[in-house]
Amino acid sequence: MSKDERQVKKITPKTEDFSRWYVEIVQKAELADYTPMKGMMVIRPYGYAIWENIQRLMDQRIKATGHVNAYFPLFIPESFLKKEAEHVAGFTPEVAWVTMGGKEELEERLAVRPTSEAIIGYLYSKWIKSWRDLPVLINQWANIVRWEKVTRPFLRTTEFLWQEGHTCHETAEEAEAETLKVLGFYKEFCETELAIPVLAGRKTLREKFAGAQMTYAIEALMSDGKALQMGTSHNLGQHFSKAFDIKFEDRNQTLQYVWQTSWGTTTRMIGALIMAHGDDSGLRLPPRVAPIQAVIVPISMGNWKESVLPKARAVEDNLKKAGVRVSLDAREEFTPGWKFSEHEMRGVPLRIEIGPRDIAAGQAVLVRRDRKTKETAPLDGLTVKVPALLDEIQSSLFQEATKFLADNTRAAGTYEEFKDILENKKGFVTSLWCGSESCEDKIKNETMATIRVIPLENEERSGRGACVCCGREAETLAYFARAY
RNA sequence: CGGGACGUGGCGCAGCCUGGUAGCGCACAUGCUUGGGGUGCAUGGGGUCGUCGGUUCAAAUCCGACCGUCCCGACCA
Repeated sequence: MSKDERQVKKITPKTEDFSRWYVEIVQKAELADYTPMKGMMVIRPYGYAIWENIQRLMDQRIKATGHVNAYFPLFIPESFLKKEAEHVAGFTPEVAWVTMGGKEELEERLAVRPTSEAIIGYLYSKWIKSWRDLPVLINQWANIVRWEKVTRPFLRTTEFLWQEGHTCHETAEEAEAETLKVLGFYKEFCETELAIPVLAGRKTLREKFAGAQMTYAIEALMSDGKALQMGTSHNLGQHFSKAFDIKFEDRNQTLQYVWQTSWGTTTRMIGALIMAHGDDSGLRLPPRVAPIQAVIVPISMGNWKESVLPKARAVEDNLKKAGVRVSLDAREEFTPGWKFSEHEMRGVPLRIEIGPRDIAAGQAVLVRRDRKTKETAPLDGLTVKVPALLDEIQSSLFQEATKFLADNTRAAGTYEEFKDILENKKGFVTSLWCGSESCEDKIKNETMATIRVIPLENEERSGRGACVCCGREAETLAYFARAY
């Protein structure tokens, strides 16, 4: 077997079978593993370290916008879930129930939270009395259970981790502003930290959250041409405050129901990182969320333990002091070539090779994971060079993904064009839409595509043409795609 | 829940058609060797063949039921 064949054998090429490629990366990069329960995965230390970085960076944004963290119960009494009619109808098909406590049958069964609006609504009704109590800006980091029929690691699992914000406001305008503010930092987060460009917009009524007045979302394009929802922000209006009796005395001494929002992002973002940036050698992690930003691989030759290793340790120490998440791979049981492949699979953004020849020349070989390009750099300049290179990799990944999104977003004026793009080119299709659910359904049935978002910034194009489906006067421009 | 495929050491598979008590590659362990793109050699450990039942002197192999997984559809962050 040639070396090339051996390399290829390691992973199914993305173009050959995208979902197999995806699952193989998840397992070979040790992000997650399957467990004995269908749809339940274990997030392994390396995958969890990515999540911790995401959490930290997202939490900063949540707090910077005035929110505080709290923790609410895992269980929700059935009667609570039932208070908001649309909410219970939307979530009942996927709720897991607790009916026994030890040997005792419970008087009222408890839902394992599929989302926490109901339990939090109850508590807000206890806590909020006056306009002086508003706004309430609370977030929680928690696990959620939804009994999904089809599951895939990170993208859709029975249990998953997320953050869910739940806020209460005095006025409808304030709630709407909050909803959009969160959508804004979600977008900024994805683009800055994950290097994934997203479309921000509102969902159609058909696609909105069960119980919301209006749902907004950010949508990204995966490299197989399918869209993935990366986060949602809901304006709940007074739906839940009326159901849970969350009232306050306003500035005019009259009783009012609060205006609420809720919003969330999940471990699904790890799946997005894989599908947006990965290649046939494995993951390509953006430096800002990579658990290991740079790995030092000493080239083990001759008396390398005496000649190379001490120098490599010194480089490691200096980079650590410079704030780089660096790791020295001094394992003796693997050859350098083996380590190169492994760290590529795990998506480590930068590899630093130091061998006898480099020591002699006072340099190191730097290899970028994103482009696999090599360059040499003086050893004593690494504390400046490495952080700069990491920044460059971060922005280069973002530019690459941005170009991909632009190249794969196409306008369709006729339904024939529309179907042709979805069938043969994939990606997003922008078209005018009349606003009717019948066209939305027809398109979904015939092309498997749904309206991912109605863009906020392009709404002024409304009404300037005919609906791509029925030909009637259009109401708005919409982004369509097949989605995960 | 409908259509299809598949369950054999940790992983990927062969063996099944034509029953005779399990094999290969990778991984793992030990030793030597090698080391700038998955080094090579030797030795070794590990499987009641998804479960239950039936046929048979004898079942991984034939028959039945059940369970589970994966892919394709409807539901979903």
